[in-house]
Amino acid sequence: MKISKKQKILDQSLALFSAYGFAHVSISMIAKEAGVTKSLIFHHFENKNQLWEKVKESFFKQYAENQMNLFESEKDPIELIRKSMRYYFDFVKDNPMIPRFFAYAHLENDENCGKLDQPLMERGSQLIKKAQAQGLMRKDFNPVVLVMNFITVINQYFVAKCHFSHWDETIYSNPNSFINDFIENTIKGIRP
Amino acid sequence: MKISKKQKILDQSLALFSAYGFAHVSISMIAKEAGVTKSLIFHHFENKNQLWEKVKESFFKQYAENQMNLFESEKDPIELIRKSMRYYFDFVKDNPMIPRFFAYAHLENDENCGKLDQPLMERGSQLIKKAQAQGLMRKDFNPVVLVMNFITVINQYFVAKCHFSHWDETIYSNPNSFINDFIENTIKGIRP
DNA sequence: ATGCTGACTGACCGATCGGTCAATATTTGT
DNA sequence: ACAAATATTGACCGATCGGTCAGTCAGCAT
Repeated sequence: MKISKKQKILDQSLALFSAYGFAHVSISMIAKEAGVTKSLIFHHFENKNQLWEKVKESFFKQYAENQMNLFESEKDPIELIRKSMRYYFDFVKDNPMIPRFFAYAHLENDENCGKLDQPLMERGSQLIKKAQAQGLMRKDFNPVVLVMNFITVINQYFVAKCHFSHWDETIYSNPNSFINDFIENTIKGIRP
Repeated sequence: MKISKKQKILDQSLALFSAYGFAHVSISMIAKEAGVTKSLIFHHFENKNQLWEKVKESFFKQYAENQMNLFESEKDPIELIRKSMRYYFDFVKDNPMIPRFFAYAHLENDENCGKLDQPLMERGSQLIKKAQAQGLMRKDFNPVVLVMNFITVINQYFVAKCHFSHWDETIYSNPNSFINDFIENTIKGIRP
């Protein structure tokens, strides 16, 4: 099974974009790394912006699919939140380029990056609201705050290692302890 | 008292870099905004990279001066945490370039940014540990996780507006409601 | 007044940027 | 077997990039 050149372009684009950001990465750079000509990139993708969007789409699809499945497979809402946080942590741990990609997207004011996971957010928010109505969680907080909280913390845990490791090295030498503390604090915070 | 052209270059560089990022900002753009010629920028600074470093340097120096009194005097530790989070939120709200600069520094794996606020962290951690010992907070979590949590969320609230506003516009149209929800979730999460 | 220095300028440079296009190689459907 | 479609290439474009350079000019010490 060999990888198509189009896929190679996508792969290298992700690697380079998440390493240096959109503006710092040139098409020729991607071409060189992917072992193709610059022209081929413009054959497969309309322009640099569209390439960026396609890269985003392609890696996000695999996460969204699994997360959606998780939503439907777990009945207990509290356990669902717990599992979602852990799943996202593991996903990012295995794909550390992704939070970097998003971080660059935010700094470069990418307006589209929120649209991508909005459906996912919508569903998550729905489930939390239901749990709130059932009295399983406190009713007096916006569900978006909860989701935004854990996405943000997990992303930054990986992106800002150079910062937080100065605060306490153990949160990186023992990542399980970190994510456990975070998850339990969060869960306890939303209990009635 | 008039501002020197060199200072104008630094000021405009700071504004432009934090708005658009290093790569998106050209020297000509800075020159135009600062009302000087491109050549003058190269007269005062070796090259674009050195300009960036100098901007960062002066910015972080200012930050370090202002963040020292972030932990106010307050007897009740729970109330202290509450106040500190709100204070940091307001601080960043008034200085939205701060989280952006840190975000850039993180992506560049700048080792210095962790040392900057390490004293701050140290003090916060100490206060939390005391509260834990007094039985006012649960003992089974690492204080650093708590501080890292709220610093991260507040920073990203401002940096990733383009992302999260797609999830729910109200967290930006009503920032108080957002930070209240977050603070209460956090406080409830650490209670015994 | 002369000479020196640092601030400042405009013209200019090679390199690289994103992107186009015509031509060629390769795969695919019939 | 052949034509249509798709993949791939290299030569090329105007614009802009970071950066250089020779030189002007004002202020200041001697």
